[in-house]
Amino acid sequence: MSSRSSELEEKWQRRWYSSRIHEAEMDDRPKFMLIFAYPGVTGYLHVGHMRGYTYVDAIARYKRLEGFNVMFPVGTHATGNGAISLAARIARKDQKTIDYLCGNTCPLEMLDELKDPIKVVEFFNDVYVNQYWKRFGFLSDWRRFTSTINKDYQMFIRWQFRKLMQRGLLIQKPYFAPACVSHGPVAIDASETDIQCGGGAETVEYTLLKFKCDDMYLVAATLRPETVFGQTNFWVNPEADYVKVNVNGEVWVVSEAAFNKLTYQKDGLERLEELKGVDLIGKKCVAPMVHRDILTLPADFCDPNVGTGLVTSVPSDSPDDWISLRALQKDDATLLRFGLDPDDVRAIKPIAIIEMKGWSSLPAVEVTEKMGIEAPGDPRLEDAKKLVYKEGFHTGRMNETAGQYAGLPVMDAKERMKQVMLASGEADVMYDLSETVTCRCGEPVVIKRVDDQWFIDYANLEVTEAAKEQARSMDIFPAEYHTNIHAVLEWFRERACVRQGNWIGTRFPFDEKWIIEAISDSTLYPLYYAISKFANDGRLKAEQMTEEFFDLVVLDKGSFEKVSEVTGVSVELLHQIHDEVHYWYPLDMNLGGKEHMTVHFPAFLMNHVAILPPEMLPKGIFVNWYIVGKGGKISKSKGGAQPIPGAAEKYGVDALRLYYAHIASPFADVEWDNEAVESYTARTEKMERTLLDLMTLNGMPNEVDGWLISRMASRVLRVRDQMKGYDLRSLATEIYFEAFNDLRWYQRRGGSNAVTVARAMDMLLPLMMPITPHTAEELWESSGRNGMVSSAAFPQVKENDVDLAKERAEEYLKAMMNDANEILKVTGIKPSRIMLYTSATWKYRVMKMALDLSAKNELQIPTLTKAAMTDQEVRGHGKGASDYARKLAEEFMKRSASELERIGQSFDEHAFLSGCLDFLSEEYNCHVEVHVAGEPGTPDPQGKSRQAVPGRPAILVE
RNA sequence: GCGGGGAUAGCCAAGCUUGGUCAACGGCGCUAGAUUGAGGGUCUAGUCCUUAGUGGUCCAAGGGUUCAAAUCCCUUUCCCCGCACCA
Repeated sequence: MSSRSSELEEKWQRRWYSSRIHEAEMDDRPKFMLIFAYPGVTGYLHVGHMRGYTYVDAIARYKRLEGFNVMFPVGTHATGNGAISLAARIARKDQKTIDYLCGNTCPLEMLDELKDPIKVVEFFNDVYVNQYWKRFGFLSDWRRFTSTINKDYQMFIRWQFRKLMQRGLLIQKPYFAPACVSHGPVAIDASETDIQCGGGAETVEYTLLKFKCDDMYLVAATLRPETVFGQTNFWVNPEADYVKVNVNGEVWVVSEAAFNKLTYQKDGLERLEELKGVDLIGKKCVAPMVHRDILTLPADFCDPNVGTGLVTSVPSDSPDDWISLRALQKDDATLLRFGLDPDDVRAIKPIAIIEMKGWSSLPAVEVTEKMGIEAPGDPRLEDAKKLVYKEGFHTGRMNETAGQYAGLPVMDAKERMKQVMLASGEADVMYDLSETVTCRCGEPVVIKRVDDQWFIDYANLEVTEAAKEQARSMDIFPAEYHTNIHAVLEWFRERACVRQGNWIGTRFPFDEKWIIEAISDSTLYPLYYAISKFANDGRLKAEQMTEEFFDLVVLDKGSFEKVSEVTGVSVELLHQIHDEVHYWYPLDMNLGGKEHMTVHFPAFLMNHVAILPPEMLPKGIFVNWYIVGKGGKISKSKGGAQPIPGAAEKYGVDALRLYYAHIASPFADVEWDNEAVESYTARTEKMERTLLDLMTLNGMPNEVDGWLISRMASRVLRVRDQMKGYDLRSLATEIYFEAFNDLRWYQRRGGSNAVTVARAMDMLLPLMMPITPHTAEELWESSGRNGMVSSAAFPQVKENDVDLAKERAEEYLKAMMNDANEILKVTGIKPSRIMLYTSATWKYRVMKMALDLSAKNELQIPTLTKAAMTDQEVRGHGKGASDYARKLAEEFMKRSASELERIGQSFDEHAFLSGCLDFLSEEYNCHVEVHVAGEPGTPDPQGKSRQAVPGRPAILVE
């Protein structure tokens, strides 16, 4: 089957592309422009990635049905180091990389070429377009394809940055960034493209506390500057090597390792003499902020590689400090060895400084007791520290020892006290990595100060406000993100936008040593798709895309003649480009994965708002979640990572497209599951078979024809409604499941009319086109329709197509059959005769009374009973009548008005069932008859007919 | 830490914005019957309990609002995700 589907896919793709229906040109229709956030060129993609891309193509196709002139361009994002590192791995003949490439679709003889990163990008651009997007039948305008390392694209980015500068949004200030000591800037991320290990590391900011000690400062590093009021002593590792450093005239003492790190962060450091830790023990030093003399004591837990290798001791709140202090106080031998006065040391007591809900005033003491930690070096100290720190940070408040900071929450006091100590010169700052990071070259990665780092000022109030304002009026899906994006924009701050080092991308126009970083060159780019076509077909040269050029075609600044003169682009072409830009923009929809919510989407919005006029601002954002492998990421070993072309071959493209559209809400992760995908292959085939089958029918119309038309028409209207929110899943449910069931039922009920089937197909096939375009085209063609369904219009529905009475009647029949099945199941009878009794006429009268009373808001048990009993015909039925009235009143009083309206729409049940007798006899393979309950002479051997009520016939099986 | 999302029947997964048509779409799995030379596939029915059908209990747990709650409110427990020089 799959080879057949591959053939069909190829056939229709060839037709679409050769008839050029995918190419977007201006005309007088309303336009709709949508993109997916282009993927980074980092290697082969897997089936999970196609989810979002497929949504975009399906939405694009749906918008075509609605009569929009749709622009759906694609591109790739090649900025960064992905291609470089891949090329490097190929160059050094890394076997894993070679297996990976050749195991996919890379021919062996390509490898040599791929040592060049640019070739890597070109290679994957081709893979993405031809093996993924065209393979899936996307109606994208391929002529507009662009990639971020293209010369012309880069001209656009340089222009964008000029505009940001003119808007005052580029700022320069020092920055502390990870860098290899020999290679310069590197990226630390979990995928570890730049580095060998340490992908999980974070940059941490230590506060350096300076303790005056003789003519030098002992410098401790802490993450908890707010605890200075609880300092009781100072820790030195007696075994470690320390070094005296001249820092702008002050003499600091730090570990050898810390000195190395500081050299990347501070200027003018001068290394003086070395010291042994042991030499620093037993001294007095002055604690910052509190200005108390405290004693320097030995502690093994001071790691010279962490912070400065010197630690201030706060035994009240630091489990390490408390345990070490207590151990030392009991350890006469050590006290003696370091010549410490035991009385002095034993006099040290923790000082309570922070109040925490549910904790004693000395949390470090409490937590170590609870956990039974006795000795320094206990691995559980790490947990104890985390626990106390976390609790303290959130629930803690400074107590009265904190003087002017008393009563402040810890999280506020921390920052305030740090700032005060920095201002007074008692403290400084040092950055470090939370774990060891090693560069690909083997050298360590450190935090390095960059003095002239450029940032985009996303904290800018005016732009932030404008972006928030714009977001309010946009279509943003899911709705939660529409709400949340305001907080994200608020939280968005300056972002380093250029970098140096091993990186491909666009040169920063104001200083060519910088290369624009990967997020920053992909924010305004959708606009460029309106222009890329002209660069791609050679009519426009990259060097002609000057600032004046973009100012003119995008911002309407300057004159066509003048720009033509300067750039050599003809006035006509300038007009054409200008008009295209303004025809296609604004962007109607930008779709991207959930990872973009806190980075790309806010940056995308801010850049648009900062640079473009209001009428060109984006109108929609759609966020999609992922397809994941079992237990998280898709991985080769677990079977989800199959290459896209392979999956297309195996399951069929339409089945995959239906799978993406229907398997779950776009706003939830989905576990890839081969069986689930197979079921969509089966579903696609069943749908096709059923429709082909129906097309062969050529019988007379009967009572179900109107029903089928009504069902189809109702579904078309519902789809139109649901697709206002781009709800592809509902579309899939309506068409591939609900309408499918309707078609089945139509056949089962004896429907066989060619005219009816043709009308149903007119409604269904166009709505199949967005999700399963190849199947829809094939059916469109084999049913003799003209042209291609991909260019068809939205199905016409006439007002009287929908006939709710017919729909209700069939529902009634199905419900009756359910009841009958239930009885047959429970009794185990194999029926020889089935008797149906529709409700006695007087019950309809009572129901009418109940509805009337309810409409007047007067429905009560007594009012209905009374009304019923004043009616001559009803009254004749005595107790049965009053019982029914009471039951009905009880039930109706619980119902809403709309429900009652639905219930109240009765039809001639007897006539309807009479028309169904042949069908029913066939279904149950026995004689079936229908009677009206209570009519004289009605055969009713078991008295079942009394149970019949309006809408629910009584049933007797024999 | 900051921010966000979730918990629905054997499994996956809709519904929750706008309470009532919800015993709760759909799919998978399972059971039975039909079809087929077996198998597979396809079709039909069933798949919480109960029952000659209009009954009961249910949507993480507990409480509340309401004539009415999977849906609204509160509390608790447990899971997951994103977070800037990574795309």
